[in-house]
Amino acid sequence: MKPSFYARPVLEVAPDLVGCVVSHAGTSGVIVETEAYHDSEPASHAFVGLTPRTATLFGPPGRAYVYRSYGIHALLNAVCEPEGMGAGVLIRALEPVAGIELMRERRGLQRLESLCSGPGKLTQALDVELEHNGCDLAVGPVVFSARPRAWRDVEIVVDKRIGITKAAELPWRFCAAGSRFLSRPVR
DNA sequence: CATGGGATTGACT
DNA sequence: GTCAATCCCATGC
Repeated sequence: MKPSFYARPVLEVAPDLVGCVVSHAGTSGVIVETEAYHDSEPASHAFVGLTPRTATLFGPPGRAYVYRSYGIHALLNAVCEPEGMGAGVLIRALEPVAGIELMRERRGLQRLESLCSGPGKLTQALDVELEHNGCDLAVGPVVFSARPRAWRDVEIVVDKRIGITKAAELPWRFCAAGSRFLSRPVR
């Protein structure tokens, strides 16, 4: 999608990204789970303001923000809102679509439901790494594209965000209703 | 320059 | 259910 898709309030973009497709390095999947983060609330990396780490989040919309979590995993976000606002959507789970055997090799697992059912899992399955931080999602190498026809009217369910200690009560998690590929069930 | 804390995962009790 | 692995970087001295 074009930058204008992302240059909106992050709480609008996050549910709209569910059903869209992420592609990279011979693999792709449909987004089934997202979370919104905004510089106005303390769970967001952008809460601390503009630093070297958060520069991408405050930059132009429609770019990838990729960072390392717990020293091990790369986590993928889409930068939202106009340049100068620190907001992003964390991609938490995908339904695998293409390159599934390649995903199995990268993950060292067979079970389809386990390939991309978590923010660190999907980056491993798609071979997304820190070098992709700042990548234009309309151009690549990591590409986000619009919902396929079958996902046009996907039903979204809302929940609290997972794995955070601050602002944990905000209902800013968005999931495809009934998906088997979520990182965790909806409460 | 030293320290500490994660937007997680997988292995184990 | 518990817990360790391991890197980046924000913060504070």
